[in-house]
Amino acid sequence: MPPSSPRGSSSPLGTLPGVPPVESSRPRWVLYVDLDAFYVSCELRDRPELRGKPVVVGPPPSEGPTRGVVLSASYEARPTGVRSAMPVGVAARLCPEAIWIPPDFTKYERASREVRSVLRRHSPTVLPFSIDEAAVILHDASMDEAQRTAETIQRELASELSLPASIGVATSRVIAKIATDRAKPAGIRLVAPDEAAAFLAPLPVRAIPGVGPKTEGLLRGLGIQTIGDLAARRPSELVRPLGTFASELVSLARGEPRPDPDTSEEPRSRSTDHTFARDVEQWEELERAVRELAGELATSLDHEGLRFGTVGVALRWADFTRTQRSRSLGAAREGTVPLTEAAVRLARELWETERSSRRRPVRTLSVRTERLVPRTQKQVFLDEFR
DNA sequence: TCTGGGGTCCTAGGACCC
DNA sequence: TCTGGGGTCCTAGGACCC
Repeated sequence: MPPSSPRGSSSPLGTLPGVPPVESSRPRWVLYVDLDAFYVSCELRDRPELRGKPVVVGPPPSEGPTRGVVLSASYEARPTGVRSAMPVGVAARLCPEAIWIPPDFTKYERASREVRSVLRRHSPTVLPFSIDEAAVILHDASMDEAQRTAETIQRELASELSLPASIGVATSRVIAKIATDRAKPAGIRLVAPDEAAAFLAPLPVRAIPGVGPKTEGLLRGLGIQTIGDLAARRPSELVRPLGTFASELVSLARGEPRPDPDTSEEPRSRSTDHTFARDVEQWEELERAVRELAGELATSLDHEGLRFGTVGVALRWADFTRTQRSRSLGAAREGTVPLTEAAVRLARELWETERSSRRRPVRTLSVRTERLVPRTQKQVFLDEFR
């Protein structure tokens, strides 16, 4: 596919939900809170004797060969080059003295809830974006009030929860997020509205959320390296390579980001993956794994009270390429049986097509559900109209 | 050095309907 | 007899984020 539009149109530059337009000269402020080295910080609460040491959360390399990656590295480990998402073997070589801690997501989820409850003291509008990021919206506040609130939040998170955080403060979500990245670790960076363009100009385009390696490469090909370069262009010049993302980018670069889009409260999809310790060459082994994953996913959807309208299966092959197949079930279904039956059928189809083209064994299996609807929501069947 | 697991959003072509 | 344009749904693939 030609990379005509590597990133879509709305991405992170959009409107905040639940925020009424305010007829006030005092702007709405966004405090973008990002917890520093979050998983590591959670572990250090339980093991304070490790503070100041190179700590890495991830599957310990001492427990044998693993296909895992680093989930979080302490700031003491980072000078060696260790980063999130880096293969464990690489990290172990870069930082042999690292202290490895296996991840405990239950612990991190609990800490994340504690953080959100602190944030809610300061505004009724707290928007969680991930386990370690959330935006606090201050309606009708002065710049000084926004700055002071950020300082208070940072102090409370540190003293009550022992969790260091960086906070970016701006009148739009995307600028607040970019400011947060510049504030790390443990800093606060406020960007006044009339300062936004000057703050952004020297930064690389990659600092913009939604601009990854592909888009960065495209822009470099056009002679655009910094956000300031971007601001000097006409959106029409960029529409062909970037699609509708172009005008969003240029508005942001000029310090006038578009209003933030509504973010939906309901989950759009649920999935579960498994990377095999050794690539799978037998259908029977793959089928067992499909049944197991589908069963786990059905159980977790059941706990969430969700039904599914589409089932999908994806296979990652030994060469790291990926193929996927999905199918609509018509009406939403629930339970292990329909999910497992559909998933096994799709997996078999993928397996067969790839076998006939003599493809490689399977590295990773994913089972996913889409078009989710709450169980309480009544399903409307076509039959009811006849 | 060899790449996890969980998500979101967008594009594009084809089917199908009006 | 030959032709239109718009809309929605489905499916596959891709970029990106934490």
